Amino acid sequence: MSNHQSRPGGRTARVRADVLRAVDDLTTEQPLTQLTLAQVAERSGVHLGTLYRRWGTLDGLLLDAVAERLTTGSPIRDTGNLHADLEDYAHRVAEDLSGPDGQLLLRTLVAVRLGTKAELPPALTRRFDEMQALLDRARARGENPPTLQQVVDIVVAPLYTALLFGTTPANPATLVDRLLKLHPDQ
Amino acid sequence: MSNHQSRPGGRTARVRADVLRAVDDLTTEQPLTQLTLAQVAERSGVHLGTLYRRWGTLDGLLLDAVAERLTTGSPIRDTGNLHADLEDYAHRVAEDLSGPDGQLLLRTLVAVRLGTKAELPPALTRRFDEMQALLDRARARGENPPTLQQVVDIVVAPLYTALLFGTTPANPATLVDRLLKLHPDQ
DNA sequence: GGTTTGACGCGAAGATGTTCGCGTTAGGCG
DNA sequence: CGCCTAACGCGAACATCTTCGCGTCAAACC
Repeated sequence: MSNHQSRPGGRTARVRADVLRAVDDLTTEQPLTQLTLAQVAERSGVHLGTLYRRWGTLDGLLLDAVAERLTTGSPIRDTGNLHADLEDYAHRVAEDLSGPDGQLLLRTLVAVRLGTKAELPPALTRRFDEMQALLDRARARGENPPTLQQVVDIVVAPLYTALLFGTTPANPATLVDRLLKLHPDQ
Repeated sequence: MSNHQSRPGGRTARVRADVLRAVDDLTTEQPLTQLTLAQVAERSGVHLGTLYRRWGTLDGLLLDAVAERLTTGSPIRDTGNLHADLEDYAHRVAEDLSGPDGQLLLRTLVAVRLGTKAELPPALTRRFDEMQALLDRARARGENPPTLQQVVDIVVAPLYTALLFGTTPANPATLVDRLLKLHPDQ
């Protein structure tokens, strides 16, 4: 007996790629609020029914698109210099949030948190895991790094709320300095 | 010639009150995602067409509901002790975000930021203004208070991201201590 | 290659969401 | 009190969103 439970290759993968590319194109051409599944269907050449079957809702599809983009983006650096790595990370987050991906991420995050599913997008937990690993390695080197929650609260959170409130975000370097000033090595 | 441009009293006010009460009830009974204008119409006894006429969209109605709730809430204290006032404020924000109001606020904020309107809910800007006045008075007393952006970044932002990521928020007192430690009086 | 079957295309049906015109009610004002 | 008209009730028309069944195609395994 063969295990014929899923079939991720070939045409399925091609359809997914077409759809995600259509989402990418459409989100750069127009405001996110007027994006519909019907538009994605027409642009991608994939039938509307297929979109409902595979992704269920527009938010589900957008979540997949964001996860894909952020995952394919370059991972967190680990150069051995905690200060430099944190600045690099903060810069990356600030960049991600300032672009169209920021709006996308915010929208899907809220949709997920307010919906039935309580889970974060895989791409986000992956980033947090990478950051945790970075901090662990710093500790292994004998440094006294901050906790993950401190990094999130002091460096990441202000970047998100700037997007939420429409204010200009603080400089990433300033945020990292603030974090390390609160939590000096040794 | 009379000025017959608006008519805010009497029945109009009653309808608005009925509708907002229905929103309050429904948001505590079920997840926010499955709330519809049709539900609000049925519960409040106000015709569906009226809801579309006055509020346009569900998000518009929710925005009004949030503004009403946050405005009727007690204002920021100003006891003359900056530390105590900040803690009181932080506590209040944490409370607001933890309940059903938090989801409501988050959803409307995202809707506003992603929609055509670029303006924040008046209730929020009002809170920020009150906080700014608090800081100004502290400065007038001869203290050296942090800036509004620092208060938002260090105290408010982590409370919002905790809701966004589904993590347990940091203690409000801890956040205020962190702010004042970074920015000692004199 | 041949067989199995998961995923897709297709279009129609069903469910929801949104707008509109018209008659009625009641607030504001003289 | 009586006029004017903004705001509402009403329901039908319109638009959009979502689901469903069926036939076809091609990926996965032999």
